[in-house]
Amino acid sequence: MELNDFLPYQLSVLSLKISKGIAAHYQDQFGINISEWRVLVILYKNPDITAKKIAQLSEMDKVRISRTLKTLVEKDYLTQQPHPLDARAKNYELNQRGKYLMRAVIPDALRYEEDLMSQLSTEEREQLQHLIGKFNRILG
Amino acid sequence: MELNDFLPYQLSVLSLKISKGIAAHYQDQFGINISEWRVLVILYKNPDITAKKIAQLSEMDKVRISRTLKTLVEKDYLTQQPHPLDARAKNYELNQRGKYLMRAVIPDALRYEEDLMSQLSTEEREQLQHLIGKFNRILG
DNA sequence: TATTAATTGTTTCAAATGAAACTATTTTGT
DNA sequence: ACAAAATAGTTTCATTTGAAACAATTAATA
Repeated sequence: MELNDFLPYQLSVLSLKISKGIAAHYQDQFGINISEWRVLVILYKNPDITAKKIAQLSEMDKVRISRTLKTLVEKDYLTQQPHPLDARAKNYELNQRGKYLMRAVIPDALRYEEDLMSQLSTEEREQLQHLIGKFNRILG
Repeated sequence: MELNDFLPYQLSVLSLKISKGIAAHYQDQFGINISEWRVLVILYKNPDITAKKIAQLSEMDKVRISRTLKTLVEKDYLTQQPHPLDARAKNYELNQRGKYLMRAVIPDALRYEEDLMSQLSTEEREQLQHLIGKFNRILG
């Protein structure tokens, strides 16, 4: 077996290649970074949730979530509200500007992915989805 | 739109999951981090190459390569030699300690991969290799 | 109820990162 | 040949990162 074929290495190189392009694009186009993008997407799908919940959904660190939320509030894309049952927590929600931003960003993201995926056959796309699912089950 | 379906996101989560486990293991077991591991593998397969070449092969930043090479020389795993045709560049090579380290690290890495891959069928393994190759061709 | 443990989220600190500036050398173009 | 541009690698500096410590609050238990 060749070390060039070492799977974790190949995967990380591939993933890095893909993220780099995306990060630059979002920064240029919308002035948001990858952390912000992820939090925004989660809040678009799950209005009125806490930082803890966002951390769970995104698989991101709680420190990073805390900072990202602070930035997004400062950039005026989110509103903060006290949590009704827990004074330690806050509920976050996209405001009008946030929703407007997402209605621009999401089609853009999907177009990027479609450009990439259109170069795979239907069969290859299915295989890819299957393999990602399988790895996630294996790795817990 | 589901964040969880967005391919670049899935790939980066997957790749991060795999790397984190490996990183901790290598740090504990051999005292090397992921950058060092990558550079070592490249030098194992490609003796006597320059920092630039390593950067190309690894898709890592030239600053990071420069620092990693410096560390590996300090840890006495590599030798540096002037490049015969270009006084700006240096050639790097594993020394005896470096080769010895790699002869310990590589079986360990392969065992890790084998544990992972053994959970895939032959067909799934072939699909995985095919897809990684295809993405690399698409992304250049 | 009082005390301890657990939790939510923030801040601190040290390490990792990479863009930009830099040095030294080589290549290109006239 | 010579000046300008490009390249290899390093250093500087500002940003990003997350572990650990922290404050505030809630839950658990005696």
